[in-house]
Amino acid sequence: MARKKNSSAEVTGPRIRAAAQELFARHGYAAVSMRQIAAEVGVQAGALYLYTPDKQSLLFDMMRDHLAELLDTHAALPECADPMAALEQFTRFHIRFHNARSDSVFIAYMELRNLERANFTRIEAMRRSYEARLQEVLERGRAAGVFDVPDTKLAAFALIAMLTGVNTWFRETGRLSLSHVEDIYWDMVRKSVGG
Amino acid sequence: MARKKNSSAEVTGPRIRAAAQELFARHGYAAVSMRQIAAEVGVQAGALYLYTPDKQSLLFDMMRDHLAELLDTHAALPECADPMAALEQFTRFHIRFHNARSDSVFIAYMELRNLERANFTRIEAMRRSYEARLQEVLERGRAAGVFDVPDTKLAAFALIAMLTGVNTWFRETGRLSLSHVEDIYWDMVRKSVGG
DNA sequence: GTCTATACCGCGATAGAC
DNA sequence: GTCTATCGCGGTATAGAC
Repeated sequence: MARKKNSSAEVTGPRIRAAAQELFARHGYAAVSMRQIAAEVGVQAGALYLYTPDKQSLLFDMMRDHLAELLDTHAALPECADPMAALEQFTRFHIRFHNARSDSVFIAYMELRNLERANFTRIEAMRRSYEARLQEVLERGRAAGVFDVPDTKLAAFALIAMLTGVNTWFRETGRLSLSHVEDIYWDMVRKSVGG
Repeated sequence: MARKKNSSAEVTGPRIRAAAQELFARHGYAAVSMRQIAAEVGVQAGALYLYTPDKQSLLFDMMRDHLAELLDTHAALPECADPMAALEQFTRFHIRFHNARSDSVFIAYMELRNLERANFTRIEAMRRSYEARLQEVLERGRAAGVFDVPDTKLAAFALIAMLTGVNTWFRETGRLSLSHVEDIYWDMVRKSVGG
């Protein structure tokens, strides 16, 4: 146990990241100023530079952390020997994980253009790695004769786009619960791969 | 026949809109300056205001024109009495239309946040109107007992997200032709609605 | 660790000459 | 119809006091 801290040090950094995330999601990276972020946190603009080298790092770090958590959380799921069970697990996991982090997801998809080249390359690699995991499930199912999929790469793209789309319209207060939505989407996913 | 024009009048306006569209698609509305647009066209920044009242109108007009063309072109397609034929027609139309206008599509999805409220409302109404047309096809198919779809509204959202996703990865120079891609997606769409 | 003050730049938009 | 010049503002980022 080290000495008691005055709170500000450990608290301000996360608060800045949270404010930046919310503002980037709502207005877009390019439209948000460092002054706005500072005002949200209750500090002066200059003070932000004690916690981040620049605005670009704020964006890159939140995208990297989001994708790292996505990959880690997915990797921690129980193994499914049955391809059909694995596909259902992926479908439900994807919807739930993304719905619970709509700001991060929105930023990760919309702000790719605003990453500097080197940062973009790293983020893209993480995204492709996630897509590859779905593709592997489809590949296994096809090899086992359970799925009828002409092109597993395209099918993975198509399914991920479909599932991520839930984020654009789903609201907790709407007529359907998330688990009901999961059921409906899983029904479509299952049928679409000929299962 | 009116008097011969000096070319600049009729030509500069469209060139400005084209340059704005390309730059907005590439860098995002908020990140593009009027000076950049002017430089692309080869005029001074001040000259843009002879052709548009402001930057916001540049964005709104291109989104409105894009969606108007989408609705008009779709409405001009031949009627399909058979719901299955109608769904195939929608699928192939959507992929082809959107692939041919990737800049406009990108802007119409990514820059909604940058529309002023009144403009946003008008654009949203047009987008919903397009979604409703797919929903009607699904409704007809379900009524005829051809489709097995638990919720036609969700299915319409899911299918449009899936089809629009083609734009994020398809390249003319890739391993698959667009008509091959259409075939693969139509196969998934058809199966997903239980046809 | 946060502040004020500020450097330096580029923004959208307008005015008025030509 | 396009130009130059400019207004007023706000951008990112830094310097130096406390």
